[in-house]
Amino acid sequence: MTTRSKPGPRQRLLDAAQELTYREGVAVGVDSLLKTANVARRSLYEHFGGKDGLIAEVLRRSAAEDEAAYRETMAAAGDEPRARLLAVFDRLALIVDRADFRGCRYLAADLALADPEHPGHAVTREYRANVTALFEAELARLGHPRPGHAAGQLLLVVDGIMVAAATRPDSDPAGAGRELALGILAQAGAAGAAGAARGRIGGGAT
Amino acid sequence: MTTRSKPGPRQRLLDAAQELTYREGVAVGVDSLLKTANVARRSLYEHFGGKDGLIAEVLRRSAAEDEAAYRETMAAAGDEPRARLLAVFDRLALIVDRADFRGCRYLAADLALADPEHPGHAVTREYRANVTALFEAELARLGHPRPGHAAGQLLLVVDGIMVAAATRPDSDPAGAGRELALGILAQAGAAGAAGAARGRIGGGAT
DNA sequence: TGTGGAGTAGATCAACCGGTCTATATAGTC
DNA sequence: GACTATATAGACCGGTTGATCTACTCCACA
Repeated sequence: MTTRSKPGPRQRLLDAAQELTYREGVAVGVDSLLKTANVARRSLYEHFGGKDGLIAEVLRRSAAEDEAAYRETMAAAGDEPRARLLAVFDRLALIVDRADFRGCRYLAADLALADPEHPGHAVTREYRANVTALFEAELARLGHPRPGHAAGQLLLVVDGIMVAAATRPDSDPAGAGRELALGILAQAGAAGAAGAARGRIGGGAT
Repeated sequence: MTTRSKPGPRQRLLDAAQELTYREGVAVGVDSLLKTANVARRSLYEHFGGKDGLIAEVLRRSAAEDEAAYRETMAAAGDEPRARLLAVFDRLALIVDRADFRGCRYLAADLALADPEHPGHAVTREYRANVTALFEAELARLGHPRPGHAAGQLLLVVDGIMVAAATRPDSDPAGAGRELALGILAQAGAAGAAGAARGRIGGGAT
Protein backbone atom coordinates (compact mmCIF):
# COMPACT_ATOMS: atom_id res chain seq x y z
CA MET A 1 0.00 0.00 0.00
CA THR A 2 2.53 2.58 1.09
CA THR A 3 4.91 3.46 -1.71
CA ARG A 4 7.78 1.75 0.02
CA SER A 5 10.21 -0.16 -2.19
CA LYS A 6 7.38 -2.36 -3.57
CA PRO A 7 7.55 -5.70 -1.73
CA GLY A 8 7.33 -7.77 -4.88
CA PRO A 9 4.56 -10.14 -5.99
CA ARG A 10 5.68 -13.10 -3.96
CA GLN A 11 5.70 -11.12 -0.76
CA ARG A 12 2.43 -9.39 -1.53
CA LEU A 13 0.81 -12.71 -2.26
CA LEU A 14 2.07 -14.23 0.97
CA ASP A 15 0.87 -11.25 2.98
CA ALA A 16 -2.56 -11.24 1.42
CA ALA A 17 -2.92 -15.00 1.71
CA GLN A 18 -1.83 -15.03 5.33
CA GLU A 19 -4.54 -12.57 6.21
CA LEU A 20 -7.28 -13.88 3.94
CA THR A 21 -6.80 -17.54 4.75
CA TYR A 22 -7.12 -16.73 8.43
CA ARG A 23 -10.15 -14.49 8.08
CA GLU A 24 -12.04 -16.56 5.54
CA GLY A 25 -10.37 -19.95 5.80
CA VAL A 26 -8.12 -21.78 3.39
CA ALA A 27 -11.07 -22.24 1.07
CA VAL A 28 -10.79 -18.67 -0.22
CA GLY A 29 -10.77 -18.48 -3.94
CA VAL A 30 -7.64 -17.91 -5.94
CA ASP A 31 -9.23 -14.92 -7.62
CA SER A 32 -9.83 -13.29 -4.27
CA LEU A 33 -6.21 -13.83 -3.26
CA LEU A 34 -4.87 -12.44 -6.51
CA LYS A 35 -7.11 -9.42 -6.40
CA THR A 36 -6.25 -8.62 -2.78
CA ALA A 37 -2.54 -9.01 -3.43
CA ASN A 38 -2.69 -7.13 -6.74
CA VAL A 39 -0.75 -9.88 -8.36
CA ALA A 40 -1.05 -11.50 -11.73
CA ARG A 41 -2.47 -14.94 -11.92
CA ARG A 42 0.65 -16.34 -13.43
CA SER A 43 2.85 -15.18 -10.57
CA LEU A 44 1.07 -17.48 -8.18
CA TYR A 45 1.88 -20.53 -10.25
CA GLU A 46 5.42 -19.34 -10.92
CA HIS A 47 6.25 -18.84 -7.26
CA PHE A 48 4.24 -21.48 -5.49
CA GLY A 49 3.23 -24.00 -8.10
CA GLY A 50 -0.42 -23.62 -7.22
CA LYS A 51 -2.82 -22.81 -4.46
CA ASP A 52 -1.71 -25.71 -2.29
CA GLY A 53 1.88 -24.55 -2.40
CA LEU A 54 0.88 -21.06 -1.43
CA ILE A 55 -1.18 -22.31 1.49
CA ALA A 56 1.64 -24.50 2.72
CA GLU A 57 4.06 -21.61 2.51
CA VAL A 58 1.66 -19.36 4.40
CA LEU A 59 1.37 -21.97 7.13
CA ARG A 60 5.14 -22.26 7.30
CA ARG A 61 5.57 -18.53 7.68
CA SER A 62 2.79 -18.25 10.24
CA ALA A 63 4.22 -21.11 12.24
CA ALA A 64 7.64 -19.51 12.30
CA GLU A 65 6.14 -16.23 13.44
CA ASP A 66 4.02 -17.83 16.12
CA GLU A 67 6.87 -19.90 17.43
CA ALA A 68 8.99 -16.79 17.63
CA ALA A 69 6.17 -15.05 19.47
CA TYR A 70 6.09 -17.88 22.01
CA ARG A 71 9.81 -17.54 22.57
CA GLU A 72 9.65 -13.78 22.87
CA THR A 73 6.80 -13.95 25.33
CA MET A 74 8.73 -16.37 27.48
CA ALA A 75 11.94 -14.41 27.17
CA ALA A 76 10.19 -11.24 28.27
CA ALA A 77 8.89 -13.04 31.34
CA GLY A 78 12.36 -13.60 32.75
CA ASP A 79 14.12 -16.78 33.74
CA GLU A 80 11.69 -18.38 36.13
CA PRO A 81 10.04 -21.31 34.24
CA ARG A 82 6.75 -20.90 36.02
CA ALA A 83 6.49 -17.23 35.13
CA ARG A 84 7.53 -17.97 31.56
CA LEU A 85 4.80 -20.55 31.12
CA LEU A 86 2.14 -18.41 32.71
CA ALA A 87 3.14 -15.53 30.47
CA VAL A 88 2.10 -17.69 27.53
CA PHE A 89 -1.41 -17.92 28.89
CA ASP A 90 -1.54 -14.23 29.69
CA ARG A 91 -0.62 -13.49 26.12
CA LEU A 92 -3.21 -15.98 24.93
CA ALA A 93 -5.84 -14.00 26.79
CA LEU A 94 -4.91 -10.93 24.77
CA ILE A 95 -4.89 -12.75 21.46
CA VAL A 96 -8.22 -14.37 22.08
CA ASP A 97 -9.87 -11.11 23.02
CA ARG A 98 -8.83 -9.29 19.89
CA ALA A 99 -11.68 -8.31 17.63
CA ASP A 100 -10.13 -10.11 14.68
CA PHE A 101 -9.62 -13.37 16.50
CA ARG A 102 -11.05 -16.20 14.48
CA GLY A 103 -9.74 -19.31 16.14
CA CYS A 104 -6.60 -21.33 15.60
CA ARG A 105 -5.30 -21.07 12.06
CA TYR A 106 -3.62 -24.46 12.16
CA LEU A 107 -6.58 -26.33 13.49
CA ALA A 108 -8.84 -24.71 10.93
CA ALA A 109 -6.41 -25.62 8.18
CA ASP A 110 -6.20 -29.23 9.31
CA LEU A 111 -9.96 -29.54 9.38
CA ALA A 112 -10.46 -27.79 6.06
CA LEU A 113 -7.76 -29.58 4.08
CA ALA A 114 -9.55 -32.82 3.40
CA ASP A 115 -6.66 -34.44 1.59
CA PRO A 116 -4.43 -36.02 4.26
CA GLU A 117 -1.50 -35.71 1.85
CA HIS A 118 -1.76 -31.94 1.64
CA PRO A 119 1.65 -30.44 2.50
CA GLY A 120 -0.03 -28.16 5.02
CA HIS A 121 -0.60 -30.99 7.46
CA ALA A 122 3.09 -31.63 7.91
CA VAL A 123 3.58 -27.97 8.76
CA THR A 124 0.91 -27.91 11.43
CA ARG A 125 2.18 -31.15 12.90
CA GLU A 126 5.69 -29.80 13.23
CA TYR A 127 4.39 -26.55 14.69
CA ARG A 128 2.57 -28.40 17.44
CA ALA A 129 5.60 -30.54 18.16
CA ASN A 130 7.76 -27.44 18.47
CA VAL A 131 5.39 -25.70 20.86
CA THR A 132 5.13 -28.86 22.92
CA ALA A 133 8.90 -29.06 23.10
CA LEU A 134 8.99 -25.45 24.22
CA PHE A 135 6.60 -26.23 27.06
CA GLU A 136 8.37 -29.41 27.95
CA ALA A 137 11.73 -27.69 28.35
CA GLU A 138 10.26 -25.24 30.85
CA LEU A 139 8.47 -27.98 32.73
CA ALA A 140 11.66 -29.98 32.97
CA ARG A 141 13.50 -26.94 34.30
CA LEU A 142 10.66 -26.53 36.74
CA GLY A 143 11.25 -30.02 38.02
CA HIS A 144 7.94 -31.38 36.86
CA PRO A 145 7.89 -35.16 37.33
CA ARG A 146 6.41 -35.78 33.88
CA PRO A 147 7.37 -32.83 31.69
CA GLY A 148 6.35 -34.46 28.43
CA HIS A 149 2.97 -35.45 29.72
CA ALA A 150 2.38 -32.06 31.27
CA ALA A 151 3.46 -30.32 28.07
CA GLY A 152 0.80 -32.27 26.22
CA GLN A 153 -1.70 -31.18 28.82
CA LEU A 154 -0.71 -27.56 28.43
CA LEU A 155 -1.15 -27.77 24.69
CA LEU A 156 -4.49 -29.46 25.23
CA VAL A 157 -5.51 -26.49 27.34
CA VAL A 158 -4.23 -24.07 24.72
CA ASP A 159 -6.29 -25.89 22.09
CA GLY A 160 -9.28 -25.79 24.39
CA ILE A 161 -8.88 -22.07 24.93
CA MET A 162 -8.73 -21.40 21.21
CA VAL A 163 -11.78 -23.52 20.49
CA ALA A 164 -13.78 -22.18 23.40
CA ALA A 165 -12.88 -18.61 22.50
CA ALA A 166 -14.01 -19.18 18.95
CA THR A 167 -17.23 -21.02 19.73
CA ARG A 168 -18.43 -19.55 23.05
CA PRO A 169 -16.46 -16.41 23.83
CA ASP A 170 -18.70 -15.51 26.75
CA SER A 171 -17.26 -18.26 28.92
CA ASP A 172 -13.95 -16.45 29.66
CA PRO A 173 -11.94 -19.25 28.08
CA ALA A 174 -8.56 -17.67 28.69
CA GLY A 175 -9.22 -17.27 32.39
CA ALA A 176 -10.59 -20.77 32.70
CA GLY A 177 -7.64 -22.17 30.80
CA ARG A 178 -5.12 -20.27 32.85
CA GLU A 179 -6.52 -21.82 36.00
CA LEU A 180 -6.11 -25.26 34.51
CA ALA A 181 -2.54 -24.41 33.59
CA LEU A 182 -1.94 -23.37 37.18
CA GLY A 183 -3.10 -26.78 38.28
CA ILE A 184 -0.66 -28.47 35.92
CA LEU A 185 2.22 -26.35 37.16
CA ALA A 186 1.24 -26.97 40.76
CA GLN A 187 2.02 -30.66 40.31
CA ALA A 188 5.60 -29.66 39.67
CA GLY A 189 5.72 -27.68 42.91
CA ALA A 190 4.13 -30.46 44.92
CA ALA A 191 6.27 -33.16 43.37
CA GLY A 192 9.38 -31.09 43.81
CA ALA A 193 8.67 -30.63 47.51
CA ALA A 194 6.94 -33.84 48.47
CA GLY A 195 8.12 -36.17 45.76
CA ALA A 196 5.61 -38.88 44.87
CA ALA A 197 3.35 -38.07 47.79
CA ARG A 198 0.33 -37.96 45.51
CA GLY A 199 1.16 -41.43 44.33
CA ARG A 200 -0.14 -41.27 40.79
CA ILE A 201 3.22 -40.67 39.24
CA GLY A 202 4.15 -43.63 37.11
CA GLY A 203 6.85 -44.07 34.49
CA GLY A 204 8.18 -40.58 34.04
CA ALA A 205 9.71 -41.04 30.61
CA THR A 206 9.61 -37.93 28.44
CA MET B 1 -28.95 -51.74 4.61
CA THR B 2 -31.23 -54.51 5.86
CA THR B 3 -34.33 -54.82 3.74
CA ARG B 4 -36.47 -53.46 6.53
CA SER B 5 -39.59 -51.48 5.61
CA LYS B 6 -37.58 -49.07 3.42
CA PRO B 7 -36.67 -46.04 5.55
CA GLY B 8 -37.87 -43.53 2.97
CA PRO B 9 -35.85 -40.89 1.14
CA ARG B 10 -35.80 -38.34 3.92
CA GLN B 11 -34.42 -40.81 6.41
CA ARG B 12 -31.94 -42.25 3.95
CA LEU B 13 -30.70 -38.77 3.11
CA LEU B 14 -30.29 -37.86 6.76
CA ASP B 15 -28.41 -41.06 7.47
CA ALA B 16 -26.07 -40.67 4.54
CA ALA B 17 -25.49 -36.99 5.24
CA GLN B 18 -24.80 -37.60 8.91
CA GLU B 19 -22.07 -40.03 8.03
CA LEU B 20 -20.63 -38.25 5.01
CA THR B 21 -20.55 -34.78 6.55
CA TYR B 22 -18.64 -36.19 9.48
CA ARG B 23 -16.18 -38.18 7.43
CA GLU B 24 -15.58 -35.62 4.69
CA GLY B 25 -16.82 -32.40 6.22
CA VAL B 26 -19.89 -30.32 5.46
CA ALA B 27 -18.31 -29.35 2.16
CA VAL B 28 -19.27 -32.67 0.59
CA GLY B 29 -21.00 -32.25 -2.69
CA VAL B 30 -24.72 -32.63 -3.10
CA ASP B 31 -24.18 -35.22 -5.80
CA SER B 32 -22.16 -37.34 -3.43
CA LEU B 33 -24.87 -37.15 -0.79
CA LEU B 34 -27.61 -38.08 -3.22
CA LYS B 35 -25.67 -40.96 -4.66
CA THR B 36 -24.79 -42.37 -1.26
CA ALA B 37 -28.36 -42.07 -0.06
CA ASN B 38 -29.82 -43.40 -3.31
CA VAL B 39 -32.22 -40.52 -3.37
CA ALA B 40 -33.45 -38.39 -6.19
CA ARG B 41 -32.13 -34.88 -6.43
CA ARG B 42 -35.54 -33.38 -6.10
CA SER B 43 -36.24 -35.10 -2.81
CA LEU B 44 -33.49 -33.15 -1.14
CA TYR B 45 -35.07 -29.84 -2.08
CA GLU B 46 -38.57 -31.07 -1.25
CA HIS B 47 -37.64 -32.20 2.26
CA PHE B 48 -34.94 -29.77 3.30
CA GLY B 49 -35.16 -26.82 0.99
CA GLY B 50 -31.52 -27.16 0.02
CA LYS B 51 -28.15 -28.30 1.20
CA ASP B 52 -28.05 -25.83 4.08
CA GLY B 53 -31.32 -27.12 5.43
CA LEU B 54 -30.10 -30.68 5.25
CA ILE B 55 -26.89 -29.82 7.06
CA ALA B 56 -28.77 -27.99 9.78
CA GLU B 57 -31.09 -30.93 10.24
CA VAL B 58 -28.19 -33.34 10.40
CA LEU B 59 -26.59 -31.20 13.09
CA ARG B 60 -29.86 -31.12 15.01
CA ARG B 61 -30.20 -34.86 14.91
CA SER B 62 -26.57 -35.44 15.83
CA ALA B 63 -26.85 -33.01 18.71
CA ALA B 64 -29.93 -34.74 20.03
CA GLU B 65 -28.19 -38.11 19.81
CA ASP B 66 -25.03 -36.87 21.46
CA GLU B 67 -26.91 -35.17 24.25
CA ALA B 68 -28.82 -38.36 24.85
CA ALA B 69 -25.55 -40.27 24.91
CA TYR B 70 -24.22 -37.89 27.56
CA ARG B 71 -27.31 -38.47 29.66
CA GLU B 72 -27.18 -42.22 29.24
CA THR B 73 -23.52 -42.33 30.14
CA MET B 74 -24.18 -40.39 33.28
CA ALA B 75 -27.25 -42.39 34.13
CA ALA B 76 -25.32 -45.63 33.78
CA ALA B 77 -22.71 -44.31 36.19
CA GLY B 78 -25.13 -44.12 39.07
CA ASP B 79 -26.16 -41.25 41.28
CA GLU B 80 -22.85 -39.95 42.54
CA PRO B 81 -22.12 -36.69 40.61
CA ARG B 82 -18.41 -37.25 40.63
CA ALA B 83 -18.71 -40.70 39.12
CA ARG B 84 -21.23 -39.42 36.60
CA LEU B 85 -18.86 -36.70 35.40
CA LEU B 86 -15.85 -38.96 35.24
CA ALA B 87 -17.88 -41.46 33.24
CA VAL B 88 -18.20 -38.81 30.56
CA PHE B 89 -14.44 -38.65 30.18
CA ASP B 90 -14.11 -42.41 30.22
CA ARG B 91 -16.57 -42.61 27.39
CA LEU B 92 -14.71 -39.84 25.57
CA ALA B 93 -11.59 -41.99 25.70
CA LEU B 94 -13.45 -44.72 23.85
CA ILE B 95 -14.89 -42.36 21.24
CA VAL B 96 -11.58 -40.75 20.56
CA ASP B 97 -9.81 -44.04 20.09
CA ARG B 98 -12.22 -45.35 17.53
CA ALA B 99 -10.72 -45.82 14.09
CA ASP B 100 -13.37 -43.64 12.49
CA PHE B 101 -12.88 -40.73 14.87
CA ARG B 102 -12.39 -37.53 12.92
CA GLY B 103 -12.72 -34.79 15.50
CA CYS B 104 -15.68 -32.84 16.78
CA ARG B 105 -18.43 -32.59 14.23
CA TYR B 106 -19.78 -29.34 15.62
CA LEU B 107 -16.46 -27.57 15.76
CA ALA B 108 -15.67 -28.65 12.21
CA ALA B 109 -19.07 -27.40 11.07
CA ASP B 110 -18.63 -24.04 12.74
CA LEU B 111 -15.24 -23.59 11.15
CA ALA B 112 -16.36 -24.73 7.73
CA LEU B 113 -19.61 -22.78 7.51
CA ALA B 114 -18.23 -19.39 6.61
CA ASP B 115 -21.58 -17.64 6.61
CA PRO B 116 -22.27 -16.62 10.23
CA GLU B 117 -25.98 -16.67 9.43
CA HIS B 118 -25.98 -20.33 8.50
CA PRO B 119 -28.66 -22.11 10.56
CA GLY B 120 -26.10 -24.68 11.61
CA HIS B 121 -24.38 -22.26 13.95
CA ALA B 122 -27.44 -21.87 16.14
CA VAL B 123 -27.62 -25.64 16.50
CA THR B 124 -24.02 -26.01 17.60
CA ARG B 125 -24.37 -23.12 20.01
CA GLU B 126 -27.38 -24.67 21.66
CA TYR B 127 -25.69 -28.04 21.81
CA ARG B 128 -22.75 -26.59 23.70
CA ALA B 129 -25.05 -24.75 26.05
CA ASN B 130 -26.95 -27.95 26.78
CA VAL B 131 -23.82 -29.94 27.51
CA THR B 132 -22.55 -27.16 29.73
CA ALA B 133 -25.83 -27.17 31.62
CA LEU B 134 -25.54 -30.91 32.04
CA PHE B 135 -22.10 -30.51 33.58
CA GLU B 136 -23.16 -27.59 35.69
CA ALA B 137 -26.04 -29.50 37.26
CA GLU B 138 -23.70 -32.26 38.40
CA LEU B 139 -21.15 -29.80 39.69
CA ALA B 140 -23.82 -28.00 41.66
CA ARG B 141 -24.97 -31.28 43.16
CA LEU B 142 -21.35 -31.99 43.96
CA GLY B 143 -21.20 -28.76 45.90
CA HIS B 144 -18.70 -27.11 43.63
CA PRO B 145 -18.29 -23.46 44.64
CA ARG B 146 -18.49 -22.22 41.04
CA PRO B 147 -20.44 -24.81 39.08
CA GLY B 148 -20.95 -22.58 36.04
CA HIS B 149 -17.31 -21.71 35.81
CA ALA B 150 -16.21 -25.28 36.34
CA ALA B 151 -18.67 -26.50 33.74
CA GLY B 152 -17.08 -24.16 31.24
CA GLN B 153 -13.71 -25.56 32.21
CA LEU B 154 -14.91 -29.11 31.70
CA LEU B 155 -16.20 -28.26 28.26
CA LEU B 156 -12.91 -26.56 27.50
CA VAL B 157 -11.16 -29.79 28.42
CA VAL B 158 -13.58 -31.77 26.28
CA ASP B 159 -12.85 -29.47 23.36
CA GLY B 160 -9.16 -29.82 24.01
CA ILE B 161 -9.42 -33.59 24.05
CA MET B 162 -11.24 -33.65 20.74
CA VAL B 163 -8.77 -31.32 19.08
CA ALA B 164 -5.72 -33.05 20.51
CA ALA B 165 -7.07 -36.44 19.53
CA ALA B 166 -7.65 -35.25 15.99
CA THR B 167 -4.35 -33.45 15.54
CA ARG B 168 -1.84 -35.40 17.66
CA PRO B 169 -3.38 -38.70 18.72
CA ASP B 170 -0.10 -40.00 20.11
CA SER B 171 -0.30 -37.71 23.13
CA ASP B 172 -2.98 -39.72 24.96
CA PRO B 173 -5.38 -36.79 24.95
CA ALA B 174 -8.17 -38.58 26.74
CA GLY B 175 -5.96 -39.55 29.63
CA ALA B 176 -4.44 -36.10 29.87
CA GLY B 177 -7.88 -34.53 29.76
CA ARG B 178 -9.27 -36.84 32.38
CA GLU B 179 -6.55 -35.80 34.78
CA LEU B 180 -7.45 -32.17 34.20
CA ALA B 181 -11.07 -33.01 34.88
CA LEU B 182 -10.03 -34.64 38.12
CA GLY B 183 -8.38 -31.39 39.13
CA ILE B 184 -11.55 -29.45 38.46
CA LEU B 185 -13.63 -31.88 40.47
CA ALA B 186 -11.10 -31.82 43.30
CA GLN B 187 -11.92 -28.17 43.87
CA ALA B 188 -15.44 -29.26 44.67
CA GLY B 189 -14.19 -31.83 47.10
CA ALA B 190 -12.07 -29.36 49.01
CA ALA B 191 -14.61 -26.57 48.94
CA GLY B 192 -17.50 -28.97 49.35
CA ALA B 193 -16.23 -30.43 52.60
CA ALA B 194 -15.34 -27.08 54.10
CA GLY B 195 -18.29 -25.30 52.55
CA ALA B 196 -20.88 -27.80 53.64
CA ALA B 197 -19.60 -27.78 57.18
CA ARG B 198 -19.38 -24.03 57.46
CA GLY B 199 -22.36 -23.04 55.37
CA ARG B 200 -22.60 -21.94 51.79
CA ILE B 201 -19.84 -20.40 49.76
CA GLY B 202 -20.52 -17.27 47.78
CA GLY B 203 -22.22 -17.24 44.41
CA GLY B 204 -24.02 -20.52 44.68
CA ALA B 205 -26.76 -19.64 42.22
CA THR B 206 -26.74 -21.53 38.92
C1' DT C 1 21.10 -0.26 -27.43
C1' DG C 2 18.83 -4.12 -26.84
C1' DT C 3 18.02 -8.48 -24.89
C1' DG C 4 15.91 -11.49 -21.57
C1' DG C 5 13.70 -12.46 -17.31
C1' DA C 6 9.92 -11.11 -14.39
C1' DG C 7 5.53 -9.31 -13.94
C1' DT C 8 0.84 -8.07 -15.72
C1' DA C 9 -3.57 -8.63 -17.91
C1' DG C 10 -6.87 -11.40 -19.27
C1' DA C 11 -8.93 -15.00 -22.35
C1' DT C 12 -9.83 -19.66 -21.92
C1' DC C 13 -10.39 -24.37 -20.13
C1' DA C 14 -12.57 -28.47 -18.02
C1' DA C 15 -14.54 -29.72 -13.85
C1' DC C 16 -17.61 -29.01 -10.38
C1' DC C 17 -20.87 -26.44 -7.50
C1' DG C 18 -25.84 -25.97 -5.76
C1' DG C 19 -30.20 -25.52 -7.70
C1' DT C 20 -34.22 -25.82 -11.07
C1' DC C 21 -36.52 -28.14 -14.45
C1' DT C 22 -39.40 -31.81 -17.09
C1' DA C 23 -40.86 -36.32 -17.62
C1' DT C 24 -41.84 -40.64 -15.72
C1' DA C 25 -42.90 -44.16 -12.26
C1' DT C 26 -44.91 -45.79 -8.11
C1' DA C 27 -48.06 -46.20 -4.23
C1' DG C 28 -52.13 -45.10 -1.65
C1' DT C 29 -56.97 -43.65 -1.61
C1' DC C 30 -61.44 -42.46 -2.96
C1' DG D 1 -60.25 -47.47 -12.51
C1' DA D 2 -58.90 -42.61 -11.83
C1' DC D 3 -56.85 -39.25 -9.11
C1' DT D 4 -53.16 -37.51 -6.30
C1' DA D 5 -48.98 -37.61 -3.31
C1' DT D 6 -44.48 -38.66 -3.58
C1' DA D 7 -40.39 -40.38 -5.48
C1' DT D 8 -37.10 -41.22 -9.31
C1' DA D 9 -34.08 -40.16 -13.17
C1' DG D 10 -31.55 -37.07 -15.33
C1' DA D 11 -31.06 -33.10 -18.43
C1' DC D 12 -29.92 -28.52 -17.76
C1' DC D 13 -28.64 -23.85 -15.78
C1' DG D 14 -25.54 -20.06 -14.37
C1' DG D 15 -21.81 -19.43 -11.59
C1' DT D 16 -17.38 -20.56 -9.66
C1' DT D 17 -13.38 -23.29 -9.05
C1' DG D 18 -8.17 -23.97 -9.89
C1' DA D 19 -5.25 -24.03 -13.63
C1' DT D 20 -3.14 -23.12 -18.35
C1' DC D 21 -2.03 -20.25 -21.96
C1' DT D 22 -0.89 -16.17 -24.98
C1' DA D 23 0.29 -11.47 -25.53
C1' DC D 24 2.08 -7.46 -23.74
C1' DT D 25 4.79 -4.28 -20.52
C1' DC D 26 8.53 -3.14 -17.77
C1' DC D 27 13.09 -2.78 -16.22
C1' DA D 28 17.75 -4.21 -14.98
C1' DC D 29 21.98 -5.18 -16.88
C1' DA D 30 25.47 -6.15 -20.40
